[in-house]
Amino acid sequence: MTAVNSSGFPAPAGIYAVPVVLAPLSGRLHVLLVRRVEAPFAGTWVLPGGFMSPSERPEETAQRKLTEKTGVGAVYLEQLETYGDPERDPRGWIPTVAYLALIDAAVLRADESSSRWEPVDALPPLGFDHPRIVVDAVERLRGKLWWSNIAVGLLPERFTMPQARRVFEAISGVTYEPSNFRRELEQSGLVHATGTLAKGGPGRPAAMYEFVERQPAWSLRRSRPPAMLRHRS
Amino acid sequence: MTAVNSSGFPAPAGIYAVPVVLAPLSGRLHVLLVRRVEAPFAGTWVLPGGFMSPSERPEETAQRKLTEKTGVGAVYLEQLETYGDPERDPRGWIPTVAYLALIDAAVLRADESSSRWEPVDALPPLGFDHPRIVVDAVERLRGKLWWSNIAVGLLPERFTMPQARRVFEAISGVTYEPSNFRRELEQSGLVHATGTLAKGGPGRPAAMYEFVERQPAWSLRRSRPPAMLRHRS
DNA sequence: TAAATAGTGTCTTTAAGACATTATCGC
DNA sequence: GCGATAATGTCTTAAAGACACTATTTA
Repeated sequence: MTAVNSSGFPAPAGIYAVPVVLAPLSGRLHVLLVRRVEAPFAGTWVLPGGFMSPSERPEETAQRKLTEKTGVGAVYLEQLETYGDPERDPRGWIPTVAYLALIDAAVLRADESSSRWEPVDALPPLGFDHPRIVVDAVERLRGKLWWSNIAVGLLPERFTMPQARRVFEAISGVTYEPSNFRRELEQSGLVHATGTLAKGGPGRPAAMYEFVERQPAWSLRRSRPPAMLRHRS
Repeated sequence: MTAVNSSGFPAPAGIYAVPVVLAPLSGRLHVLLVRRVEAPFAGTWVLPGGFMSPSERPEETAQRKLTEKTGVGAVYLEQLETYGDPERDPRGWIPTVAYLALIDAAVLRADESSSRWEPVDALPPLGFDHPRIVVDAVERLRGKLWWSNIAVGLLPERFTMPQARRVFEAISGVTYEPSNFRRELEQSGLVHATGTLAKGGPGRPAAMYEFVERQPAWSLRRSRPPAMLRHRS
């Protein structure tokens, strides 16, 4: 597949938008895959995606493709990187813009035969350069987890501390000490208690929290380069 | 300008690569601008850049454009983001991939009439959506300064602590306490002393340091999410 | 030997790690 | 009341902040 622009120069045959949809499922971080029907890589698992159109902003394309595949909109959508190596797509020169897309695990619709959630630490073989894209997405999520409110995409609007802890544990792959987890998340300034309690199960009811800001924001904690001078000229 | 691919679908008229070249000059962070000669925005300052070709990897295009404008290769080149809004370029559908490019201030060649260094906190009016791209680049640099070896791109191969401090100060816009600056940079694990001394000026000669790793790497310091459980099941 | 610059040591303050303890639910 | 779960308090340890001080050069 080739393209030429009106000035006679070679143009990309198209631009692909690829949402990397991550969600914690049963304690592990999973990614949404679809089975590819056409060549190349027919029959293998790949990330969902589709061609951008000139009338859409790139995030809109990513959002649309995501909704087509999952039935839900992403709570959090962030551009990851653009992959444009000449040989990455056998069909021709087709750069791909990857997006990190996070959705609350609670709103996922049931699996279908054409799409599947797979744990990111045990992926099946993927077509194109998609294994690398998944790795980049997971790295971005893990890297920002404690330094931003990126988890807003993975938790319901109101949540409890133990619930948040389990999500953080699924993403980072470690087990946190509950009281320290609580202290750190509170000190981050990203969440605040709503005053209500989660009732239902056994045990003391947990307090409900919510994110102060649902737009992308940075944590206040431990972002401390060396101190500035104070009492000197 | 329009393009159509061999399947009959609209294709981007091209993809632009735009290096955002940053360097500390006389204590302030500057960005390299060029004067645009053709419409649109003829006569106004813009970021350097050019069309990608199907035979190049995107970073190669950015690197090539950078070399054409400055005569030097970037020490550090990192993809920033892709800007693809339909209306961002009056010429047509031309997504732009921006790159953060850092070069050692010492290797810059002299200014020319067609290109100029401007301080990032007092920019002239820029064409296209380039003001936003500069803001994004500066934010990326500032954000990674203390958490990665990104400064490898802004310092000569061997440098002194005061030299590094002045560069860090130019980027972050704050003044560091020298002994704490030294302690933090050493504890980061990113640099190590070479054993040699910088001679010349007045005052005690400074020890020379170099980066342990010149490839992108993360700092060891203070990247501490809450502790894991240890003595429990 | 004075001015200038670089480097070391250390006391104080703040944040994180590691629990023990207390609180509140359903059964 | 008992098991289960959530929340609080606190002692210990480690890191950062704020300096005072020492060291080594050139003029």
